[in-house]
Amino acid sequence: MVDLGTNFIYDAIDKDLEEKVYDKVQTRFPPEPNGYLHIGHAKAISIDFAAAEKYGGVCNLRLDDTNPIKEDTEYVDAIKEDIEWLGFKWGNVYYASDYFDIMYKCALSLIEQGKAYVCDLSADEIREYRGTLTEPGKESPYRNRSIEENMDLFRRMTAGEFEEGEKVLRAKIDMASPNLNMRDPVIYRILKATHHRTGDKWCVYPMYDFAHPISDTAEGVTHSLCSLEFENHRPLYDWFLKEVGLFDKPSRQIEFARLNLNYTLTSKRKCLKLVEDGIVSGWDDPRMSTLCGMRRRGFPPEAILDFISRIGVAKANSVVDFALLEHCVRDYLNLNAPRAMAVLNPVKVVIDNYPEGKTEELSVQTSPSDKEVTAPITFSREIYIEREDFKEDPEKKFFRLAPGREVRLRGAYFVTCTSVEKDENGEITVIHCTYDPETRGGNAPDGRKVKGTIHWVSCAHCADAEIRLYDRLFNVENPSDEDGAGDFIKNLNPNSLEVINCKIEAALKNAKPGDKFQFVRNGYFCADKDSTPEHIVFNRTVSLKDSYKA
RNA sequence: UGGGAUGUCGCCAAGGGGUAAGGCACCAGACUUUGACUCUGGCAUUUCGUAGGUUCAAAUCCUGCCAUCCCAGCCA
Repeated sequence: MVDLGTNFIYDAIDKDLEEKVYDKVQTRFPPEPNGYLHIGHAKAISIDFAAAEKYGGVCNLRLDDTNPIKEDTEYVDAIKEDIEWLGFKWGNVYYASDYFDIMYKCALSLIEQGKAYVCDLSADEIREYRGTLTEPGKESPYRNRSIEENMDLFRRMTAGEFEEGEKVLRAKIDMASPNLNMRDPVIYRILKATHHRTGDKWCVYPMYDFAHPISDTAEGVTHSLCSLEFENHRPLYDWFLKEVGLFDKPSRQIEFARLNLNYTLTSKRKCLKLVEDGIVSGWDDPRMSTLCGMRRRGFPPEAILDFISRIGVAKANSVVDFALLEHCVRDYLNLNAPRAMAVLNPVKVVIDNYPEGKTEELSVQTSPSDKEVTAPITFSREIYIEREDFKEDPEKKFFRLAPGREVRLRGAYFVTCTSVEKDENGEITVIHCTYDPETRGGNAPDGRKVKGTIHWVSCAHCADAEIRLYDRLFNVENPSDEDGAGDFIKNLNPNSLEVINCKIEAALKNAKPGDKFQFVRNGYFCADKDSTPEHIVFNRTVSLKDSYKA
């Protein structure tokens, strides 16, 4: 699956196992079903699943649905699809809402112990009473209600007797704690919303900080892995599990640094704006950092997992170079994508000494690894080559086609340029060549060599295709960095999508959405979901590296 | 004049007293029916944020300082 090498999380788990704190390892991936998964989630997913697998335990999928006004089942299906696409298999699918009864019991337990109280302060008042980073907070005037009164009020909250915002249940901890999370945090609020799973059964819903440790421990999670921003919440996480008094094997939270990628955005709010403003075609636009976007772009899940395994797991905030992800994509596709020929920017070549009307079937290597695997392709007198593969006035290091120069047409013949035709603007319209019939297949019996090999398609036998050339969505490494009044939209790369009409070899007409190829000398391409036999569409997943310098 | 965390090559990241792994990127060369891939070599020794200290020996231990990130939702 994914090998995350050695890391501080495994060190901690090893220690827990050695000290018999736990006798197994169980994890969970706990997304809130309120949006699509992105590349950052791929790291969290990998860490959660890999830890379970490494120690022979299970990792469950738990939808963290404690806020009914933000969540929807629509997202649950998308989340499942993306996790499965990555290749992970969860043990069970759970919902935080499965534990609402247990959580409620836990809340009652806290009240009974005098460790939770119903507070009538408004949201604004609670904020004022909380104090600041440097000043302690003030205790709520409702903090010392009797257990009986709290019990009664909380039951009445649950029964729907109060309106949203009127009352909350708070943990009684320490209003002077330097950790703001410990200043009597809200653990239940009134929300008169229909929950996508529990319907109208509840009108009070637990907050994340209360729900998470209880969900984890209730389902047997040993190591609750999450990102660094929850470090400050760990004391609260531990406090609940201890004070609720219902669990003898509390889960342990361990935090790691989340993934940041340069030139990409993962913020839900900002991505939503890209979608809503039509800047991208949707959540699965191939330029998006969502897993569905990357899938559509043609990034193989194996490449994403390879990437995750290479970036490591640590606690230092970092920004990984997008070039590493691209490397992993090329690395995988180089080994797995069949080769094909497509001419993105065609210019016509006429082979004057090739008989008019003649065609022949040539065999061209298509397998990335096995030279014996070939596919037929039709050759004829008129072909297309890339405009960039011809230079009328070439520099010495240019070893493609030029007047008087001989090159190999991949899998076909050696051709030599004899002349060019131009239009009134000086633009080359036709390149005239002669071919050497002795070089069929691409080798000269006299042993002479050519420096360049270029790709081609036959004019009469190729197909037209729409090709979408994608580039990074943003021009700056940190697109969300809003210096001053600017906003992230100004960082958009205006050329992140270029749509061109190309000539592709006939065999490519059969490509199904999702099929991946290397278009020789161009890059890796993936048939888009918009592609039909009548209108073929390919996405450029990533270009090939190019070290040619003029 | 709060608390929590983190600082090792351009970007990630190992290493936790014995004299700086690896990957990406980059540079040079070989090979090549893809200027790709592959291969070879280069790429932290007045160096591990910084200043001191302990030690025969410090990226690793101690002290101070600096920088960055997180926290004042009835979001997760």
